[in-house]
Amino acid sequence: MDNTEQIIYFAGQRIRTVRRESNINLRQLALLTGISAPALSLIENGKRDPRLSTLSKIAKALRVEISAFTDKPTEEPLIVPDTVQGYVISSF
Amino acid sequence: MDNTEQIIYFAGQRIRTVRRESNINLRQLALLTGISAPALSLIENGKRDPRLSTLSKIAKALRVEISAFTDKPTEEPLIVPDTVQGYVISSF
DNA sequence: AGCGTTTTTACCTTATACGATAAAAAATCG
DNA sequence: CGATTTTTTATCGTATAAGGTAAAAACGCT
Repeated sequence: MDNTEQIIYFAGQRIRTVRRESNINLRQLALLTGISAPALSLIENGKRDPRLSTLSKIAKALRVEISAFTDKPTEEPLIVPDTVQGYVISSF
Repeated sequence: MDNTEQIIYFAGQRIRTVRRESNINLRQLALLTGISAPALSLIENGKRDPRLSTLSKIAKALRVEISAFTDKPTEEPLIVPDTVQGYVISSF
């Protein structure tokens, strides 16, 4: 599995996850996006390399950013700013 | 200009900006990505609707996340959490 | 202005995304 | 299990992304 396939597969998984969290099925997402249910199925299963416009329609329908499908969540260790509203945290 | 065209146009602008910041030309980016310079030109000018795999190759070559091309920088007014490290800000 | 570089455009070919439809398979639920 | 719903797969037609090449246009630079 090369890098490109990984990206496509990952995006498909993310789309499926977000769609299920929204409690809608493929037929309903098809209606919302104008993308056919068979096409959505292929995309969710990583068997199709969607166009940017296609990702955009799906993201809009599911009310998320495209990055929700593309970027690996960088589990950053909760960076805390050293100042908040002008107060210096470390002084407390 | 419909929504889809806007997304594609915006992504193209972002790609061009990032590429120029990297001080490389289209021919060089073509070599790095395996995407032809004419194709890259069309994408940067918002005249082509690139596939996810294409965006991925460009992002990798330019060493940025795909979201650098897709997400509008949401200039949020610096949201401040009401608690930081267990301290309740409003109590200061 | 003229020269070299970079980008854009055009044309052609191939690959593939996408829609529609239908059928098969899988999942869900009584 | 049987019935219904949901998802997957297959097939076909159309649209378009992408490569290659070459020529034109735009840009830089001295």
